Amino acid sequence: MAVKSTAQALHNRIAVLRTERGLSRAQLAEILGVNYQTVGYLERREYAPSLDLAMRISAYFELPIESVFSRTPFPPIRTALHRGRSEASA
Amino acid sequence: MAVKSTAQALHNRIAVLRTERGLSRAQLAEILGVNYQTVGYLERREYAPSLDLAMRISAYFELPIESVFSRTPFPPIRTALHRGRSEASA
DNA sequence: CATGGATGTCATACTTATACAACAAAAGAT
DNA sequence: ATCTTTTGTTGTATAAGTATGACATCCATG
Repeated sequence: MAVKSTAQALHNRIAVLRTERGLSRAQLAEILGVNYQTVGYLERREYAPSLDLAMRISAYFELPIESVFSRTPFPPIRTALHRGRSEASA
Repeated sequence: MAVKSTAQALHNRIAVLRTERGLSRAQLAEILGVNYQTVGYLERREYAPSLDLAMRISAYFELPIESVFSRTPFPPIRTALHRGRSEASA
């Protein structure tokens, strides 16, 4: 069957964190020891990772799991980079 | 097929945390919204929970995921309760 | 002892996570 | 414009997580 998700997948920051390191999905996949397609699935939120994989991912990025995965959408990085402004302008 | 785990399951502190709250598996299961057998499987480490379930569990116990689940065995609670002694005696 | 609650075990079924292959589309570099 | 890398898509296959039902065991307590 299709790999399409039925349940609402968890949100994650894998793509941003990976991009920040200048890694391709294939490179990150190799580091994590998973298939490169798996990273794609995770970033596209077609499914959530196993707890074990989630731990390897957050360990690699040196962040707590809750900073990489969340049941509720992540705020834009801007809010972490520049506090005191909520409205966007340019 | 059997539900027996092939891969080495993650360690967790669900049983202790649940016992501390004086909850039965059935009660915890209801709180978490899973089948009561599932809690048993997790405590017996017959398999690891999904990331989503792990998040619900750690949220309920008000602990970070890493404090409830670990790839390496947890030290005995004694070491958290009484620092300064590593060897057991009585 | 009998009853009940909590736990462990077994079997079956369904859903989800992961792997892998092949190909299309997008983006970058030359 | 071609070559290469990266990403998205589709399809198939296997493993792992979860639900359920049935039954056994252990322990407490009436």
